[in-house]
Amino acid sequence: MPCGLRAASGCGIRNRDGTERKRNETMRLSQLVGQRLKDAPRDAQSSSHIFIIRGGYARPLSTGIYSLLPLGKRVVAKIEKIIREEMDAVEGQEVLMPVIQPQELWEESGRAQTIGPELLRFKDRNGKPMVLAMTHEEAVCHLARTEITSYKQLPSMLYQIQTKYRDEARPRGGLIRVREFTMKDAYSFHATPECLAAYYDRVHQAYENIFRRVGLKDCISIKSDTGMIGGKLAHEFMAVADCGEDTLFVSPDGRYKANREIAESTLVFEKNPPLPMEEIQTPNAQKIEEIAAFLGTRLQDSGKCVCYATGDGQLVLAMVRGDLEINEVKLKKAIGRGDIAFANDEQIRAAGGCPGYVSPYGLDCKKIKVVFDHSAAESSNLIIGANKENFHYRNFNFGRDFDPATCTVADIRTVKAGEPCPVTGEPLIEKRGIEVGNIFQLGTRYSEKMGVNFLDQNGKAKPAVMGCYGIGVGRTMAAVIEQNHDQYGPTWPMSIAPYQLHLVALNYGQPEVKAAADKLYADLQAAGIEVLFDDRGEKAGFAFADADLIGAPLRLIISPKSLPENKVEFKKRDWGKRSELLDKDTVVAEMQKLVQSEPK
RNA sequence: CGGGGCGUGGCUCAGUCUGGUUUAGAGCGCUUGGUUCGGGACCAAGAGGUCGGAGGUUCGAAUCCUCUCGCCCCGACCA
Repeated sequence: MPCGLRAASGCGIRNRDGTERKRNETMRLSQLVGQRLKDAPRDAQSSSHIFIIRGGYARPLSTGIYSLLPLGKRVVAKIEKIIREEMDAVEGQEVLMPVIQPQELWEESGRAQTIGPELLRFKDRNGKPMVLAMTHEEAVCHLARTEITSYKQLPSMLYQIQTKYRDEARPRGGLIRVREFTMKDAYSFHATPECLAAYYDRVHQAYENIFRRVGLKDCISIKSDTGMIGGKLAHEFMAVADCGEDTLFVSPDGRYKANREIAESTLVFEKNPPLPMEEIQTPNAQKIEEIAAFLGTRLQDSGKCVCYATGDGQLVLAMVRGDLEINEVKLKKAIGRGDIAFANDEQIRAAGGCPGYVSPYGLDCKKIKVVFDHSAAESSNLIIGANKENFHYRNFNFGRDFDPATCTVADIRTVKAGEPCPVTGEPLIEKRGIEVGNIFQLGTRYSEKMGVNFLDQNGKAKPAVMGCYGIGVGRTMAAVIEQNHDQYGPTWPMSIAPYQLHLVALNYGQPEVKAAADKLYADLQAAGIEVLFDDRGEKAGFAFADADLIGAPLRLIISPKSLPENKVEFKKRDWGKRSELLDKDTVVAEMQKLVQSEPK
């Protein structure tokens, strides 16, 4: 057997039969690095995770850190190409910024302080504090403040496809949530918010193009919470998939769509004439369920109170109707603070509350900030804690029993599937989504702090108005598999398939087959088709199972069965076991047509 | 950071409870030879493991004890 690797002789890596390996656009399966696996690792749960491992697309190196094998790298490269085309179409200019950055840069923006251990920090040999970038706002501002100084240069947009590192508390789901990942991130600079808003819409359209072109069948953009990072408007692009980490609510007609964090509904609360308030004994009944069981009432007859504390010890009591859940994102927004956590028992007692029997009734509003959800404020005759062990009150009525002037009333609850949509009134549908991209109108938050100023027509310095736009590349690959697979493997769209065509030679050992298959392989290559050629001569079942796991959209099978009739078997990946016979002399032209007719 | 689970060849796992026929096994994959050949074939012969690591108990530890590291799942967190 010839040795494939020859040092310094000028010979390239050779195929098993001694022939020279051609360019990477075609490949003999016998030489492809990255085995297909019959069994998935035990820890792989989602379809994308299973097929990425079984198909030989990627391998784990550590928790949430993966190597891409040749097949995976090819898919990612195609996704990146599509992203580049669409970013270039909105006048983006590609750059490359460092992953390793001095921490002092992050102190300028203030994020060195506000971001926790998710930002990986370390020191270089001189003891200088450094960080691994989890995003590049600081770096792009560093560039822009010296390179973009005049209104004549605005608007402009810079983008890159670069590694990010986030020391995630819990990576999960294969490539869905990882610590090291490739992200396309883009940053635009504008003279005015109006200019940003108009450009933002163009990027939104570019994103829709990207996700359609990579083959996501069900990808929706939803308004999202801008978080404590601020900004006016933000959208998340969600690939709908059961394994998604985010919960979405959409109306049946799709006109309303929102992340659970901000979704609203027009649920109407039951209002009855107020009854006199009375104290009742409720031994050992703390949870809403226990109270309802003990008193024989419904969950919604109670009020649910949860105490939080901010980072500096300010206490917050949030109250919703007993059958509903508090939404912490909404609560944070309502109180204007992001640093809240459940209060401990001492903190609750210090504010006059009794753990397990907390309610706003009788508390000193100077010691604790009270936030009522509309559901609690608009319901009547609720059962609430008495701030006394083993006692509750019956018939609490907001307004009569609590002064609205001393508290905040806001939407701080999480909506549930089936509640009426705020736009259409129809029952909301709950879906799961993978966040494959997001876009933000940042405004001047970073440019002010980092001194990204330009001179306007009057020679006056002004902070640039910024937008930022991200896409998770590896996550997008995983999301495409989630939406395009069967029980045997991925069913790649032509646009990002690792190879366009999978050529199988059965009984490759037979000279006639070998000759015909080699010629067909060469002809397909010459026609510019990306071919993966299974030249291993394995049994049919074995070869087909591998082909399914790799998932190329087109498949040709050349074998002693059809060769004498001058035919080649053809099937599309999603045809199941069906196939048809094509004339060998015209098959290359037909394949070329199919490759070109598919959306790129 | 809480709760749960798991670490035995590249992958899936048995053996652990009840320490000793185990010189540590099976299937898949890998190598060699042969027979096969249309949906993961068969026979034969091989290569590959300090049973995650350290310490301890014991005549004897994959198995019991202590500590530690790693990995997975649920939750918290997530510009």
